[in-house]
Amino acid sequence: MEDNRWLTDDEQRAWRRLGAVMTLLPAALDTQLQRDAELTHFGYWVLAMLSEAPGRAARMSELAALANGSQSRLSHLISKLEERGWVRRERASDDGRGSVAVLTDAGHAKVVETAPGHVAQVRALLFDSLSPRQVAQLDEICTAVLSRLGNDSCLG
Amino acid sequence: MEDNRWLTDDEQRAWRRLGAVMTLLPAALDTQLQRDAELTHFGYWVLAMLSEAPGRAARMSELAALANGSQSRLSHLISKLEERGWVRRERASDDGRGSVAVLTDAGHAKVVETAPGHVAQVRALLFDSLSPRQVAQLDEICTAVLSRLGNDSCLG
DNA sequence: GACGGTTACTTGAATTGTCAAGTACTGCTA
DNA sequence: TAGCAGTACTTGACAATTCAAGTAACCGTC
Repeated sequence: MEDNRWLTDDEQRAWRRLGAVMTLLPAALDTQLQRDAELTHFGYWVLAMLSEAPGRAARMSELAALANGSQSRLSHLISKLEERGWVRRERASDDGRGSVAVLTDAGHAKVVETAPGHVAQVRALLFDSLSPRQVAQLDEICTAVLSRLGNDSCLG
Repeated sequence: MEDNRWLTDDEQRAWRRLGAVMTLLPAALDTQLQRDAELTHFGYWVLAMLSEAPGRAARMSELAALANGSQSRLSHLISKLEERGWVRRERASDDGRGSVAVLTDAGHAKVVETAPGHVAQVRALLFDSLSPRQVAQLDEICTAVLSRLGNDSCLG
């Protein structure tokens, strides 16, 4: 490791602020979802992904990639969501190793009920502060960063 | 709640990508720090803040604000860091309710030893992907968002 | 100078997330 | 078609985090 340059002042400032955003924004979203829907942000995201998936169903591994979580984390979560009656597991017909998570009607109703409040929160905390130009800049910045982070699922 | 506009396509795309960055970037930093220093990103951040504080010491509540964590979270963490000999608690001289976290020499050595690898990782994952112009844009975007998130500690 | 309300922090239980195996199936190779 | 590496997912133990009290000290008022 010979690349031990420190950060410039500009980089430091940006890094501190990005750190704060990465901590506080998810926390604020979690708070709202917990209060209004007894759901984690991750839990909501997974339900939302399922509700948009063809047949409201997806393979565990696909779903984990869509939600940027580990298979283990997803498996634990799906178990909880199953207990609450929002998701059901099925064995994959084409590959006996695989599981498919299927959104139940109750699960779909939960998403429909929860989405407006959550979207309002995202708007209030994020997009209401940004100009359309800044939204485009943010998108480009995130795209650039993601290319290094090894995630390709949402770069299309 | 009458503000139930959905997000525009541009906003959706940016939101998905920002979500991915907020999930994957801290995870990647945690992985490096865990592997090389057996430290959480939060744990490192707290030690780093202490090492820059006057007298390498800070009140618990100040430190919690600097690290964007709850007092409870910080209290638990400081207990662990105390066990490992990197931090020591003292009672505040001016206010008997307060505690002061003090970085020990061993703790300072730990920061000095850990920082270069961590900075290299931040560089590799974040700043190497961005132009100076984008760093400035990111800074402005984060500043705007933080003003709504109710955090003022790093807006100076 | 005692009381009530507030602030600063700590604690312990419950939840959530991670890590390291474990199980079950697939598909290649010979 | 038997064996074996690899894949898909699950599980259980552990660590980190949150949440809801709890403790102790401060401060303004009477």
